[in-house]
Amino acid sequence: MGHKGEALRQRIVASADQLFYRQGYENTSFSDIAEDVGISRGNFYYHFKSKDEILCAVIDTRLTGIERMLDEWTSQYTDPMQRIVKHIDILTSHQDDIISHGCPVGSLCTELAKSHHSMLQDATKMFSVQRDWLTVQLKELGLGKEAKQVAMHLLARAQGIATISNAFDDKSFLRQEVKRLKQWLDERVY
Amino acid sequence: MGHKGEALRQRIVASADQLFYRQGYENTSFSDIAEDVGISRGNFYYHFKSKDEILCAVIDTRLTGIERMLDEWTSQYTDPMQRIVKHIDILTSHQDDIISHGCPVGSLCTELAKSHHSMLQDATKMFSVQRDWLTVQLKELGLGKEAKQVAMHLLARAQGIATISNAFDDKSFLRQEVKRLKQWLDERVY
DNA sequence: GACTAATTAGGACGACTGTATTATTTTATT
DNA sequence: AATAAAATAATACAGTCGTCCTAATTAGTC
Repeated sequence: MGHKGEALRQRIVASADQLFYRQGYENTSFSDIAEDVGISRGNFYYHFKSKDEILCAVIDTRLTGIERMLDEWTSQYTDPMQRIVKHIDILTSHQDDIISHGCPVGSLCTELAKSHHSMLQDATKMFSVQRDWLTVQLKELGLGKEAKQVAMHLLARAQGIATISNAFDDKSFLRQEVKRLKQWLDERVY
Repeated sequence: MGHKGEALRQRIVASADQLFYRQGYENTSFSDIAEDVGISRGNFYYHFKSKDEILCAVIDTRLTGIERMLDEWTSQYTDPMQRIVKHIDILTSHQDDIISHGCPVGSLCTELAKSHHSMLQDATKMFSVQRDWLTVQLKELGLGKEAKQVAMHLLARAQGIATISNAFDDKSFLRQEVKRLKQWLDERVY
């Protein structure tokens, strides 16, 4: 029984993840991924029987990555405010990628929504996980029933920043808006 | 000299406009457009020699549509605040389309950025026109050098609302965020 | 009505796509 | 070392894509 294939499988998912982010899902072919990994298309098909299947694997990988990131922040910081600021700082820490390719979650959801792809709901879970985590932090800060709404608001703010700074290829706008968002958070949540 | 072809040309652009919005640019083929218009692919190619060419025509059409809309509001309302509110209200007046297909400008820019398409800058002009118009209104409201930044901020807010409400298929979130945005405008610009 | 230009239709071309099947090589187990 | 399983490669297939070419039809002009 060869467990060697598992390593290659992960390499394939990692390549697909990057390519989907940089070129989009539909615009990335089996050949693109196979070439990037350095294997043949036939071998590729041994590990993933369809394109939907690898998209599913990519979404799962991204999802667990997001969850691991959030868990890390939860254990690393005790102040909910610090945690939320850390979340906002994703925009600046990934600014170059966002300028070039937008938000990996938002752009994928936008694409899947247009192609009426059945996996849109799975992709949206990448948002839901963040929303729920932010909601917990906001409730710890004293917010009540409106915590979830504010969490959604934070997601939307980040999305807008990513989309616009990507379209305009404008890094200074991204930084300026991040500052504005933190400022709003300070005023809104005391 | 037959000027009859001009009418068909506009029908083609109108169909392409809708299809690009609902399915995305790359995911819409010549056959899709031709079938929607009710003509043959050969005839189609007579009016547009390449796919880039029709994309250019669609962007131009959308651009003049946006400019006409803004001009109308400029002449229809004297209060800059009313004008800006009218702009924000695009989100609610087009809410069903936005829920289903996102923002026509933002989603196109996102797609063109991913495919590294040369026409991304032309598409971004659909944003610039709105930004400049909003800047004028904000300056009339008394804002100075920061007017342009606030205008960009408004665009980003609208983009975030469109992207998130599209991904979540959540109309109530859209309406709620529009209300929040107007509220922010009232507090920010006295 | 004849003639020319504008317009439409139809089909052919090579390239690429996702999918599928088969053959070959490598790995693991006995 | 022999054998079975896993993994990799190579290729074929039907479909679609953007593009291009050619024939047929329509419309406008003298």
